[in-house]
Formats: sequence, structure tokens, C-alpha cells
Amino acid sequence: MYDEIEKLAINALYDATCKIGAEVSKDKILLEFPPNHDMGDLASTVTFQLAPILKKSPAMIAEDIVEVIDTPNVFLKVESKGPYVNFFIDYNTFSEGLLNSINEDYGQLSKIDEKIVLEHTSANPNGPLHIGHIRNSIIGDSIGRLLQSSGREVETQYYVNDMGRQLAMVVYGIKELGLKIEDQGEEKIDHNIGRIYLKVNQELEKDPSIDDGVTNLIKEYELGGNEKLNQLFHDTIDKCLIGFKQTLKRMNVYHDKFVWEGDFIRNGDVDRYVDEMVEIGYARMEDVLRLKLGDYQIKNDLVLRRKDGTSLYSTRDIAYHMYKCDQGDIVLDILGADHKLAYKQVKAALTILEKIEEDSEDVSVLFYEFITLPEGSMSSRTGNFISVDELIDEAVTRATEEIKSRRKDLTDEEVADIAEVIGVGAIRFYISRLSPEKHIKFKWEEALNFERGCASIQYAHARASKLIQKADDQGIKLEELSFEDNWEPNELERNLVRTLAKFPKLIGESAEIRRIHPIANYCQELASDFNRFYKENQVVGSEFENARLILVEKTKITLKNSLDILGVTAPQRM
RNA sequence: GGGCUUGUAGCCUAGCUGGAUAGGGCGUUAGACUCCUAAUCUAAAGACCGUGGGUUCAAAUCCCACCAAGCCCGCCA
Repeated sequence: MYDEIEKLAINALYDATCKIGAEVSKDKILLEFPPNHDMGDLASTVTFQLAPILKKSPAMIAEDIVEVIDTPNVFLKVESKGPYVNFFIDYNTFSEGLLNSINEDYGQLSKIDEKIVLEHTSANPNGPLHIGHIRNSIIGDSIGRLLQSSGREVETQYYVNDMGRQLAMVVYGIKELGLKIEDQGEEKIDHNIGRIYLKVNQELEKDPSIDDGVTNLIKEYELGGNEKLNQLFHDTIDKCLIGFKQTLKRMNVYHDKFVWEGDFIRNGDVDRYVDEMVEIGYARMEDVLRLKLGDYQIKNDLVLRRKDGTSLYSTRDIAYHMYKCDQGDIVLDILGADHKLAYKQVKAALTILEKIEEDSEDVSVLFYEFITLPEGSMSSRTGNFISVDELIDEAVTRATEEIKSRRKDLTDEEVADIAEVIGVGAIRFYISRLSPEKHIKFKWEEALNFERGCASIQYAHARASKLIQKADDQGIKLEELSFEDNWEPNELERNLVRTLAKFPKLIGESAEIRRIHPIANYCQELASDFNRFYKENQVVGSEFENARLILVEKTKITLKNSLDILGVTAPQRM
């Protein structure tokens, strides 16, 4: 809807510039939003481009344009203000059209023939997910939802690191130190595995020879001949993943597929690609087998095999990325900023293997900076971290108190359901609203804020739901409503309509730049517009009951759909 | 030492393909529940956009230098 309006404005501007003797190509005419609403709904700055051509000041050109421009129907007027040409939407006609165009799928853009393989989370299965990992999951899951909403096909994958040193340490603890997962005294199984990892690290401090034992396990598992050992690795990982999935499910984070890195050893891909890189000449045996990447402006070699011949994470990751390239048109990874160099190296390897062109954007990544605790970095190794389970529990506990202090009429069960939705929402929103390149110093009060933030958006949705419910109770059939003839949207209604109208365009743009924080921003803006409207305007029983009920219903849909992209549940009540 | 990222009011943050008075929010101050949930709303105060140069008609936005914080530069992942 907004797109169409923009097109009309651009066409009108184009015609006007022709009339005053200065043609600019249409794609050079850009529109922006004026800083506030009394300056109009859309603004153009073409006059700056025309100034040197026409040898006139932008302000004069703006006046000339306004003089000759044919105001398209959806607009009430076109005005010049200084160098700007401002368009004012005629909300009396626009609002109905816009609201009629909003249905349950609002924000779901038309299909784009593009499949994206999206990898996110992929935490090592050696202990519970902590708040460092969850930034990856939240961004990844939301990006997946966003890309889907933008019309693309998305397959999300979790890359299971079964061959890493961390996991081998856990297995060492079970096999050589006699530690049992079930005996660790934690409630959740992934937490128990984390205890073992911690204990093995402590033992390692005392007895450095454990290191050799772990190295041997890695080698033996990679060779694959020891069935019993393979089984132990697999069982341990499966157990840990059960814990992960519980946590992720609570966070509304889902994966379509779990891909095990060991599979790329077993199926021979790793050997084949390494051999190929040796053949082409980029991989050379020095002290160890090194991939030389000077041609790709990377000074650091990538070691492909240890001295004992075993592969490294990056070696397997090359094979995994080769696989992903075959699974879709676009490969997208969500990675912590610490992986930047490694990622460049893997991508260079893909180029060497002629899977992609150099600097191809078909394989790309979204980096996010770290979340640290006020006292420093988190570490599974030392046990210094806040787990996601703890975080959710705390969020839900605080939300429960909050609800109980406001609502005495709900049953414990109802309170628990709402608390879960609000607690999880607060966490997802806390992460989603920030640019990924911002380093986060974790603070409880900031993460679990129920004033403003996510709760106020969910509250707006609950309010809207209540209104619809109320109308329904009175026997009003929403789908049969039509606008009152004399309804002319007031300022608060216009603001709401304007914000609603922006949604599809925002989806497209955010998906294009692969950012979710504009969506979080939008949710807040929409909720805020709705709350203002709600405060000042009676809906049920008012002179414009129909129009306002429609407005509320469409706002409710849009709130729900925008929250859905953030993986936040929109509650019917709270 | 080299590289990447960040630096916007007491605090968190948007804007960063250069363009209108730098948007929000928290906190502070002053108000609003006989009226569809006050997890809300209204208003006020609060910013030399890290510092110093430069480019431009125009710089939070682009360029250079410096300062500060985080990350990377492993036969870890």
C-alpha cells in the first residue's frame, strides 16, 4: 500500500521535473519521512539534485515543482517547505483502503524464488546454553522468521559439534574419570554435562597428562573404528541436545535440521576437499598441513590437519559449507564477532574449491558482538556464566510477581501461562532491539524490564484483544462491519493508520539488510500509537464504533505479526 | 604491533547510502483511574552526537589522526 503511494508520488515528481525543464531518472527520486507529521507523510529532496542543473536554489525549485505538480488522488496536497517537497496523504480515503487491505497475513510478502540455508545457535554440546549463546539463537531465529515473511524459503540448521575438544573432555570424564551424567545433582541433563566438563577442567589443572588422553579420544573418534566409543560420544551429545531443545523451545527458537559435523568425516567430504586443495596447490605440508591464503589478503594460514593427521573445526566447517551451498541459493550464518577471521578463511576455501565466486554474497554472515557479565566474559570452562534456563526462570518469576500485583482475579495456572509469555518476551525483546554490533554488558534490570519494552507491546495487544472480545460479546460481527460514512480519522487514528501502513515495506527492507532491530523498534512504535489512540478514543459504543473496531482489529493483527517475527507471543490478556 | 567493531543526555538506545528543530525509552519533576486493564497516557527538564582536523551549499552520518572499550591474530571452537 505504501509502495503504491510512493510510486504515485515519484511519478508526479517526475512529471513535474519534466515540466520545469529538468529531467531526473525515476530511480534517482528518493522519498523520506519528514521529521514530524505536520510536515506531511512523504518528502522529497530532488531539489538538491536539480539545483546545480537549473542553477537555482533548492527552495526555489521546490516552489516551482509544487506550482506545476499534478497532485495524485491519494494525496490531499503537496507543499514546499524550504527545499523540501512534502506530500500529505488524504486519510479520509486512504485509511479505509489500507485497513481493508490488512488481513491475517499482513506482512507476509509475495514469494521470492530463493532458498536460504540459515545456520544459528550451534553451541557446543558440553554444557547448558548461556546468555552468550542466546543472542545467536534470538537473532538467528528472528532472522529466519523475517526472511520467511519477506517471501523467501528458509531452512534453519543447527550444526552439532561432535568432534570438538570440549565434547571430548566430557567424554573423557565419563569414560576415564568414571563420572556419570545422572549423578551430577543438576535438574537438567545439559547442566549435568556442564558439571562434568567443569570437573574435567579442574582435574586437568592438577594433572596435565589428561590433555593427552583427550587428544587420543579425539583421534580415536575421528578414525571411527571403536563402536563403543562412537556410541558414548553420540549418547552424550543426544542427551545434551535434549536439554538444549527444551531451552530453545521455551525461547520459541526452532531448527529444521540438526547436522552433525562428524558426518562430513564419515562420508569422505573432508578428505576429498582437503586433497583437492592440496592438488590445486593452496594447501601445503609444512610443519603441518596449511592452507595458504595470501591470494585472498589473509595473512594467517589455516591449519587443515593436526600433526597426528586429525582434522580441525575449520576443516570440517569447509565441508559443511560446501554442503550448505548445495542445499540452497543463499547460505547465511549467525556468528559471534570472534569468528570473523575463521569465517573469512572458510569463505576463501570455498572460493578455492570453486564453489563460489570471490566476494560472493551468496555465502554471507551476520556477526554479533559479545554479551559479557559486569565481572567479565562468560566461560563454560570455569562455570562462570548465567544459563538461559536461569535467565528464563528469573524472568518468569519476576513476571509472575508483576501479574499477581496487578490481577487478583486470575488462577495460578493462568498467571503461569501469562508469566511465561511475558518473561520470554522480555528476554527476546531485550536482545532483538539492539544492533547486533553493540557489545552488551548484561544487567538483570535491563534484560527483564516489564515497564515499556516488550510488556507494553504485549499489553497493547491484550487491550486490543479485549476490545474485540467485548464487541463479540455484544454480538457484533467484525467481518460484517463497514466504515461509518462520516468517519474522518482524527490525529491519533491517522498516526495509527500511518504506522500500520509502513509494516510490509519495513519487512522487505529489514529482510534485505538482514536486521531485526528495526522490527523491534516498529513494534514499540505501533504499540505506542495504539496506546495513545486507546487512551483518548472510546471504541465500543462510540459514534465511530465500526471504524474504530476495524482499526483495533487490524492493529491487533499487525502487532501479532510483528511480534511473531521476534518470536514473541502476543497474549490475549495480561 | 596488525585487523575488525563500538563510543549519541545520569543510564540504555535509534538514526550512520550526508540534507528540515538528533527520534525513543529508563530514571528525574509535575499531572491524569466515578470512563473499554494506569504493564497506560499528558507535560517539563536533560545532548558542544568520544576528541581534534578535513571534504561539502550542508556532517551524528564521508575521509584522516588520536583517545577509550570489546573482540580476533591457536596443531581451541
